[in-house]
Amino acid sequence: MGENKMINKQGLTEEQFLTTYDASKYERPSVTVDMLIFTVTEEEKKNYRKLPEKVLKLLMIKRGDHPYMGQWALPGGFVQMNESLDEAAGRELKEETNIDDIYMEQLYTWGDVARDPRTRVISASYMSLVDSSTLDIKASDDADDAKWFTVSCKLYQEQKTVTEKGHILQRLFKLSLSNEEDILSAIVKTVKTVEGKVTKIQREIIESNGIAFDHAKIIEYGIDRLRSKIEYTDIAFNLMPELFTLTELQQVYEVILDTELLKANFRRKTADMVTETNEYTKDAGHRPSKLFKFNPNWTNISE
Amino acid sequence: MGENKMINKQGLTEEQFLTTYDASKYERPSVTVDMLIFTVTEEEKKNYRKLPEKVLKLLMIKRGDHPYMGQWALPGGFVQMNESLDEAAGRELKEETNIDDIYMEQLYTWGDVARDPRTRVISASYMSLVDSSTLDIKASDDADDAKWFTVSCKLYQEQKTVTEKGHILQRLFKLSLSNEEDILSAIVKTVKTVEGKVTKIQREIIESNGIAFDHAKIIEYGIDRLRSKIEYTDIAFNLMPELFTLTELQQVYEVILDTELLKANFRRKTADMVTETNEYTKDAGHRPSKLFKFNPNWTNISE
DNA sequence: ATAATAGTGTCTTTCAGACAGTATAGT
DNA sequence: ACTATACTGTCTGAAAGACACTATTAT
Repeated sequence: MGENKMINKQGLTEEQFLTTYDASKYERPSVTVDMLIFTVTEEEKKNYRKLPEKVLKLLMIKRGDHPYMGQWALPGGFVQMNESLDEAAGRELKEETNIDDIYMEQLYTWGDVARDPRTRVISASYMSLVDSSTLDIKASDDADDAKWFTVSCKLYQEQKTVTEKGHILQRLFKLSLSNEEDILSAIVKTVKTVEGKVTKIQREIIESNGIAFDHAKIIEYGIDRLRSKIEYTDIAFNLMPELFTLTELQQVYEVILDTELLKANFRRKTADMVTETNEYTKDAGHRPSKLFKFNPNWTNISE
Repeated sequence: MGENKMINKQGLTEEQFLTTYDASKYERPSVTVDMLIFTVTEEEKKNYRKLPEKVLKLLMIKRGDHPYMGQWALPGGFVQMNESLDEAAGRELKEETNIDDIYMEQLYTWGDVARDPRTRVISASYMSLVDSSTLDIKASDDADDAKWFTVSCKLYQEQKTVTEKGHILQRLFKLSLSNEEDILSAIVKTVKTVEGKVTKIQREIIESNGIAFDHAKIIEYGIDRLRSKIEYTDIAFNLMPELFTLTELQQVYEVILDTELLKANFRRKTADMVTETNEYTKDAGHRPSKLFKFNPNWTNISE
């Protein structure tokens, strides 16, 4: 910042101002980070020939105390005074999964007044993508009740209303989280209002079963971001092991986008992002396939 | 949230827990919002035939107190305990421009530990786009020193280094803000590190002349977002008056993207977003042009 | 042999980019 | 008549989508 010798209205230099500054004058909110930690795993093979299906998983933590005791929440916690937001997110990630140095992206900061019944809490959400093969199994039997849930988020109702000056687009998403023991669900409504030139998007939780706080909204937002970013970036590779087949890569795209893709077209589109190796899969009940790795010299055309 | 009759380890029900909860146990950061308020205005006509040039403007405020006294900062302020982040951003926008109901989008939340010398401050940045023809002129002669600056942000150095496991892409952007009285500038470095599968992007201020705090970084980020979103959304129309010619619309795209576009192609791409009217411009030194308005029934293919 | 997947070739349609051309008010 | 802009038509090549075809292993 450099030295500033100016004198303000109270006759103070910058140095004097800063030493007398009383930060406790105003009431302040608490700030937390909430982590969306995604991974993709394989279900059991159904028969010796078929490939295992892939599923998208999200890490959730069972709340052991009020509020929302017994419900499931996103991993996260308070931001300490001596750590940046990114550092807080990285710390939470490390605590839950024991992994450093993984893909992490800030999503959105949630600041409604009453989103936490304890006190005013503003929460910065982050999304992280983890390769399930590097995951420490301990993570899921930790002291706290952290568990992976299979996630799905499906649009099940869409309504367009034309108004005098524009239109209203309302969508209902059904969010489902499940594992062997628990089934959680929520309905999140997104409303896009176009009036004249001004467009607004709002998100609202209609129903939340077993998901704490406003976390259903955060999860829906995160899945939306994941779906759009997978189309034009290389983030999907954060979910892949070192070596993978193109079919595995395609399955990851399919499970995230929740659609089927055509093989030939998929391979054309991803061709520049991967490098082939000389290795092949073995002992599949069918033709072996070539293993690929990420091409770290790939650069997005748009950059 | 509903009633929760569970009892926690301290033997408290949810209701008891909440009434005894002491939010002041932990030290908390201050939270602010910072507003990037953009508009596009016209320069003087150079001759009776030529169309006026368009320029991108950003609203800045001269700091009247420490820290960074005398430098220019983004409009913004502390988030009150009884208002949401969006409400705080809307309030600041209204205070500075006297406009409600305008396009506003949350950008990113900045949380470095030492970004404010007074105390720990976490800041949520928002971007707003304003049609300059509706702007209250009073806004710029307000009690506080709010002024519109012409903004430009140009990439002037790019460096790619190949490493063992990937590459590093470093870019230097020259940010320039100017009006009749002041010239501000900054150099912002963005570094994209690709190592194996993991990609990280960092932003750093190399030099900042007259721009307070880390606001140069926020401005660069906002312009980047504006440039990418103008390509696939309708946000540009927030910068337009009710009626406009297609050339004016094109000029807005050109000044934001900092490139020249081909007329025929531009018209093809924007055709579905606009509706023609029966009105025409008058008294131009050349062929009059048809006036268009935004088509509020346009929906993005990707939604 | 067969089931299931691996992998390739190519047709069509769509769209972005480039460029050349015609049209028209105001001085 | 001339200038600057308004507006349109069309060629090209790249990419997205759809589909059909061949290849190869473990059982």
